[in-house]
Amino acid sequence: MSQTDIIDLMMHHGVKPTANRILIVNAFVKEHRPLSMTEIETQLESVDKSVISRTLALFRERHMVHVLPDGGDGIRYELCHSCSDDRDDDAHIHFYCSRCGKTFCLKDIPVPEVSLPDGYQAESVNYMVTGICPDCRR
Amino acid sequence: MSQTDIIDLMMHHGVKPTANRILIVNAFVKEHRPLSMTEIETQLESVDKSVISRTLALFRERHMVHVLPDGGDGIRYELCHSCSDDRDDDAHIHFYCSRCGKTFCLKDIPVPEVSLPDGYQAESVNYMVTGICPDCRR
DNA sequence: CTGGCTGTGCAACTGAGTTGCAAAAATCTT
DNA sequence: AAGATTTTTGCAACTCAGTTGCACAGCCAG
Repeated sequence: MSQTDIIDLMMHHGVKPTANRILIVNAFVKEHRPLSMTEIETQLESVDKSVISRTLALFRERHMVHVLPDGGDGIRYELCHSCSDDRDDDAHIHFYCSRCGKTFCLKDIPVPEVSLPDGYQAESVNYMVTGICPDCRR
Repeated sequence: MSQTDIIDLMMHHGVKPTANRILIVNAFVKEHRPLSMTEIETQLESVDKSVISRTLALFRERHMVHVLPDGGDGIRYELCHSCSDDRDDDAHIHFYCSRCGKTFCLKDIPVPEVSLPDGYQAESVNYMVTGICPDCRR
């Protein structure tokens, strides 16, 4: 994903592409996996955590990222390519490595559907496998 | 689940059944759904949060409860009936209501399995549907 | 250039959860 | 049963992630 693409993406979601914001999107592009606030903070020492917090809130509001549980005890943000502007749909499964604490997208594996009992109305689904990732097994 | 059953369960996991601990297990039995630390704290005003924290850590260690993401941004504990003493396997799906913030067990719906790419080694799976629960739709 | 709006950086705050520690309760030993 | 030892409890203090208040900087428009 080029710098131009990143700026286009932001514009398309009505987000003004400031220097800090571009750095944050770049972090996602570089890692191509869901990141926690803390991970972004560590990777971008120059950016204040309040800016990161507010930026993620903005991205979320504009559906540029979506949120998922991080397998450990917090949440992570995933850059959302395929989402339409007002919905979060990008239903692949995720893998959380309990050794290194990273979360990976398994883009090729769609979330298998289930049918819910009467009365339950689904909005989104999260399928998370916890275990050991290839890197950590070596 | 009777008081005797609760005590048996604790003994079976090598947990001494003190008054506080019985209260905490009772909270799970009463709600029969996964609870967050805060929910337990609210329900049991008489029990200090440090005791709840330590008790949950103990239960977890002894595989009397297991942990799952709470759909919002924290974690919840679920009383584990069917788990063996040293493994957490109780694979049904969960439903998180984004209106009332409660998490429900859909015990009848097993988690559909997927096959992972080479190198990924699964330990546990979490399938969580977010949406509106029957009570909140009324 | 000037006035207003948006974004930024620091510091102070907040709230969930944990830890240190001494008192209380339970258990063991003789 | 009395005393010694271990476990559990309750309080307060602390920690850490994340958020908010606020003043200043940067940017665009007239």
